Amino acid sequence: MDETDRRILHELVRDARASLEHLGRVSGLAPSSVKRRIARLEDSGVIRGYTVQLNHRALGTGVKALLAVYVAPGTSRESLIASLSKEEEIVRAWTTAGQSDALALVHVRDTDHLEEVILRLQRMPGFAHTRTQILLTDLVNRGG
Amino acid sequence: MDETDRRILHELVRDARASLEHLGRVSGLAPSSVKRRIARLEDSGVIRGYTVQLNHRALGTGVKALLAVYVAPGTSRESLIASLSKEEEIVRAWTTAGQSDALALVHVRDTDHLEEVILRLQRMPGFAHTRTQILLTDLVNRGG
DNA sequence: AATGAAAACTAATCAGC
DNA sequence: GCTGATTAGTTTTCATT
Repeated sequence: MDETDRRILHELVRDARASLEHLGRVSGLAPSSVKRRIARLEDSGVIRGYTVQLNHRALGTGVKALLAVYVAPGTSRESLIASLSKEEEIVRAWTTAGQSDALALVHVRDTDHLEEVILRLQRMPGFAHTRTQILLTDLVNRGG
Repeated sequence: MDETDRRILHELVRDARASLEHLGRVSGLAPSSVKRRIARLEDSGVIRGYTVQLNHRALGTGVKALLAVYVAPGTSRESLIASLSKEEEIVRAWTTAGQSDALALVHVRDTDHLEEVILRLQRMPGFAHTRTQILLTDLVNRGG
């Protein structure tokens, strides 16, 4: 991991479909050298994958919320993962240290849809309660 | 936006570098037809871009936290955006309706680095205080 | 709106530096 | 570890359906 790798990664964050030639111009390498570095970054796990950034509003799921999840004592991480992964509205989730046990970022169509997701979670075994925070404007979005 | 578009998008979420030929096999179209649909999805704003998914632990910024930000009355969204965008540790931020005024997802090296970011935020004009929640395990990650 | 064929471009491989 | 040449594969365009 040197400055050249970082330049390649920075450019791939901006555009994951950039050609090796373009990445070569940006990083000062020949395309074949860029390819080898990318292969190394993929093999070492620094690059986890390539994805498309969607406009959820245009897709009809423009309402975002962060659900703080409180679980019953003794609930395993495995059952948490299993429960949360099942909900396709949950696009991101973490266990946490702090005010709640887990956080789940959800994308829904509207508040009715949000309520439906919350009720589904609350019915799951091991879930004590949830606290909802609606996300309004996107201020910063750097992949994260 | 029909079922074919959704299949193409689903595949691009999984792998933004999938070839038109592969996307054609998945969606049942010829590569040139896939190309046209993708162009339409890009032009209409459904596809915002293509990015690489990084392993932040491998990059040395393996500590994640969610900062609940409370601002002083009268602080504009513009100054919030300006302040938060400046911090490269902030990878995602939203204004919110609920317990806090904004949420910021940060990626830092360690807890010292986290404290540094928090102190930097608290020194900014218009920031009242922050509440920190450390994110432990990634349970779900579907782009979001 | 989709197709297949042609042309242009890009990726992948590898011998040599 | 990088490069340039070669080959294989992919994207792009467009006339046709």
